[in-house]
Amino acid sequence: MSDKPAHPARPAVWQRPERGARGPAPERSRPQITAAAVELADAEGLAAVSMRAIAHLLGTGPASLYRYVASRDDLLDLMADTVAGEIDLSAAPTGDWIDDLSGLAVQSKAVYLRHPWMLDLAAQRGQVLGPRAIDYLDHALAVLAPAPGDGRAKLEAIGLVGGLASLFARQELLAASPGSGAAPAPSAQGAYLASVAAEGRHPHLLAVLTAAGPPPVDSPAERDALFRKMLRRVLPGLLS
Amino acid sequence: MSDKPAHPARPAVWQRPERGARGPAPERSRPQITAAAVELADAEGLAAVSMRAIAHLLGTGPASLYRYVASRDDLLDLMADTVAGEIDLSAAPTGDWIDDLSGLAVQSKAVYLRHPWMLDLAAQRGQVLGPRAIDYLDHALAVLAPAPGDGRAKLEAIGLVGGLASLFARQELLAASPGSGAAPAPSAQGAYLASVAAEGRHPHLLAVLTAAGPPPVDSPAERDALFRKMLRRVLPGLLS
DNA sequence: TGAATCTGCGATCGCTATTCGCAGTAATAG
DNA sequence: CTATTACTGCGAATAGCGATCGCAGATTCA
Repeated sequence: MSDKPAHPARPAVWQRPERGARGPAPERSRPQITAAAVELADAEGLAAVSMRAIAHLLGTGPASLYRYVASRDDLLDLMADTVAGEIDLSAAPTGDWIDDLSGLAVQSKAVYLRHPWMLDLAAQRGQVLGPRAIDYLDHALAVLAPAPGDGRAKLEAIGLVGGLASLFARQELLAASPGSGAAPAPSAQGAYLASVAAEGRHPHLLAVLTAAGPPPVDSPAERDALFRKMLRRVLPGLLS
Repeated sequence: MSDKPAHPARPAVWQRPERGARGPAPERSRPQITAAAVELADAEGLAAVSMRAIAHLLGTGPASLYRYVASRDDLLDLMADTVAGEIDLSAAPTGDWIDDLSGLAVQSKAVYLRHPWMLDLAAQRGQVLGPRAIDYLDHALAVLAPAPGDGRAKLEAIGLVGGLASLFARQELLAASPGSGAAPAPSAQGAYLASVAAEGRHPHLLAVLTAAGPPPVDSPAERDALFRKMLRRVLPGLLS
């Protein structure tokens, strides 16, 4: 997935020290730079997160950032792990592993909704295993202690649940953003779709498009409940 | 999702004619250029698909490609729709919509496995609705004719099934590529993970990592069967 | 035949991530 | 207390990217 790792495989960001012992005190820090990058991504999308833009936001030059971070990819990893830290792991496992895991999934979905660029990021570089993600993983495994299945199956289940969170988040974002309700989406895609449907073939598609129901305004709570319901149906089958 | 659409919203590629009526006959075609791009992506990943590389492969200059395609994004759309055409829609609906839809899902997963860059692509630009994708959509809706639920629900179900296909494809690709079986993955991620697990906290993670079972060699057919099994469990609940 | 319109494409623009080297600063070693 | 070492900030430069411009030549239409 993603791209060619190509060359030598540098150690992960988290393994390199933030700074050495000698020399002047740094004027900035990894968390500060990461926060600026997250702010930029929240406001303008992942594509707007360029080293130049971040440096400008911090009032410095692009080259300075490389004292804190070896590459832009490192910075993306830091961003991913930072928002992973927004998930609350303080609740102790209740023994109902399906419910506990569903709670984590709902929180994951919320993170995706708060930071839509995380969808792009998760797709581009698989799962990023920083310290907060590892905390999450350990917590999820703790929650799954009473569940059947071996370790590998549990890890796969955790991954699938995260994927489902991203899928549902994507769907909620799509349903919210364009005019997909009564307004038949003035996008280029929508225009083409309408023209093709009107063209004669694709009768089923035409039927669905013309029968435009009322805009589907469920509350976020209803969305979460739907998500939980589906998880409750899938999870028992996954680990058995 | 993906990026800022920003400016004016050009009409989709499929709506613009491939060429005008006057002038010399073009030396190349959209399908030819798309094929070159797909070949490049299959061999070297999506990042290697640059206008320059494609042009070089075709023995021409980068600027020439813009006679056939308005932008690189157009080309990516063409690529996506091309491989969407690899899905066989010739089978008539049997009436068992769960089985029929599962068949489409298995084919989608196969496409992702054959063209892993499609995972990146699908994530970056949501669903691309070219002519082949529209054929797919209409066929899926035909398959869902006997299913309960209104049109919107069916469209959402189709989208979710596609997402599940991408999720499972990703998992299979990850399980195949690194040394995730007995070899504990010599990647930077793996090294960091091991070091953190050995550090004391994260007992559940440590337990799972040390209890490294035998490599999970299921055949592709078994994988498909597992995927179908899960679909058979989720789908009845989704449309009801 | 003349006008309109297309094609191929070299040259170029503005953007990107990243590297180099240097000047200045702080902690350490002797 | 000084010399060494290792660091920091960062201007300048490199290589690669997508995309545009404009021109020469070809084709079609009126």
